[in-house]
Amino acid sequence: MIHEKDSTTEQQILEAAERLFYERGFAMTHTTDIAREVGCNQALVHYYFRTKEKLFESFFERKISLFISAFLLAGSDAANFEEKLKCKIEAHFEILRANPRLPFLLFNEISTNPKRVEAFKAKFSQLPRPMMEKINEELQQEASKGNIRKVEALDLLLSIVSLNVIMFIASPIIKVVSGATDQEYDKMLERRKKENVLIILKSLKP
Amino acid sequence: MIHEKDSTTEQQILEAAERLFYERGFAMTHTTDIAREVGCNQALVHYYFRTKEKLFESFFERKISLFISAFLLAGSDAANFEEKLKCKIEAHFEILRANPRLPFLLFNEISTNPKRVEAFKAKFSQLPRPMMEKINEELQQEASKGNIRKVEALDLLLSIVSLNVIMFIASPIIKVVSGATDQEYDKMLERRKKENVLIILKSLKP
DNA sequence: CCGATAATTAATAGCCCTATTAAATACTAT
DNA sequence: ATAGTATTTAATAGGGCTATTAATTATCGG
Repeated sequence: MIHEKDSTTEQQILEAAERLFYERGFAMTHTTDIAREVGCNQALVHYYFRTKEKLFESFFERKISLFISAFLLAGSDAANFEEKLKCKIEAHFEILRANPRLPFLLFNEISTNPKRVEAFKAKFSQLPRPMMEKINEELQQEASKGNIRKVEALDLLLSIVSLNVIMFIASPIIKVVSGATDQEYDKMLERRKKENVLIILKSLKP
Repeated sequence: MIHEKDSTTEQQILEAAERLFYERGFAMTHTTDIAREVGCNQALVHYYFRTKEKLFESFFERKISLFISAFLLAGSDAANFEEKLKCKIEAHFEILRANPRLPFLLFNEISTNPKRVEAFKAKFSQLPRPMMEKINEELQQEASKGNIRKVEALDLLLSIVSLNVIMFIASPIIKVVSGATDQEYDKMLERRKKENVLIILKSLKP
C-alpha cells in the first residue's frame, strides 16, 4: 500500500489501532476495522503484529508508562509547597486533557482482564519505589511546620487523581446531566481545573 | 430445568447476566456464558429475552435508575447543613459499596454506545428538574449566611461523586499501587469515606 | 537488470457467537 | 387422563472474526 508521508504502514496500523481501542475498547475493535481504517488488507495487521492480543499489548505497555507518569505528576520548581502542588495538579489535568480516553481504557482493561493487571504490576514495580516515600516526607515536613494537616501521600494522590480523572471518564454522562455542549464542556474543564486545585489546597489546611 | 428455591429461570438468567455484565461488560458476555452460569440451554436466554441486546437493555434501564438515585443522593433529616451533607456523602458512598461495579459498567456502556446515551438521557429527563435548583438554592442560602463559600451545585456533586467513585472504578489499580490486600482495601474504603467527607467540608469553608 | 527480500493481497480454514426452528418435556386446568 | 399451554432442549443456519497460507507485487542491493 501507499506510504502516506513519512509514516510506515506499521505505524499507521498502530495509530489506527490506538484510535479504535480508545473509541471501542479491546473486545470491540476488530483487526478488520483497523485494516479498513488504514486502507490496507486485514492480513497485514497480523503480518506486523501476529495477533490482536500482541498488538494490544504493545499499545498497552506504552500507555501504562504514560499513565503512571501522569499519576505521579510532573515535577516543578515552584517556590513554596502550595505553588508546587498547584502546578502538579494542573500538570496532571493537562496530561489527561491530552489523553482523555486513556484512563478509561486502562481502568477497563485492567478490571476485566487479569493479564493486564500483571502487565501493570510489572511496569509499576519498575518505578523508583522511594518516590512515594519522598512525597510522604515532604508532606510530613509541611505538616510539622503547621502549613498543612497530616495526610498520607496515597490519600492525597487519590484525591487529586479522582477529582481530575472524573471529568474525562464520565464526560458523556456529565454532558447529559449538565446539558453542556462540547464547547461548554471545554469551558467547564477549565473551571474544574481551578476548582480541583482549590479543593485540594483547602482540604489540606490544618 | 429445575427451579431452585423460589427464583424462576427468567430471574436466574437475569441475575447471571447481571453478574457477568458487571464482570466483563456487554461485549464480552455471551448468551452461552449466561446459560452455562444458570445451567440451562442457551436457547432459553433467547426464549425469555429474544436478543442479547434486549436482555442488556432490561438490565441497563433498571440500573440507570439506581445510579441516578445514588448520584442525587438519599435525603436526610440532619440538623445543620454540615451534618446533612456528611450524611449524603456517606449515603452515596454506601450505595456504591453495595454496587461497586455499577458506575464502571455505566461509564463504559455510555461512552462506547450512543444508544445508551439516549437511554440515559431519557431516564434522566424524567427526573424532577427542580432537584438541582433546590440544591443550588440551599447552597446560596448557606453562602449568604457565611457558612460556606459560593459554589455551584453541579460542581459540588461532581466533587463528591468523583471522590467516592474512584475507589470502586479504579480498585484494581489502587490495589497494585498501594499493595493492599482485599481486606486492607476494605479498611482503606472506610478511611476514604471519612476522608472524602473531610475534603468536601473543608473545601466548602468560606 | 536480476535475484533476493520485504510488503501486500486474496482466499480460506476454523472457530465462536447469535438467533431461530422444530421437537421434546413439564405443567395446568378440566 | 387429556388437551392445551409453557418451558426446555437439540440441532443448526448464518454471520463475523482471527489467523494462516500461498501467491503477487514492490523494493533494493549488487
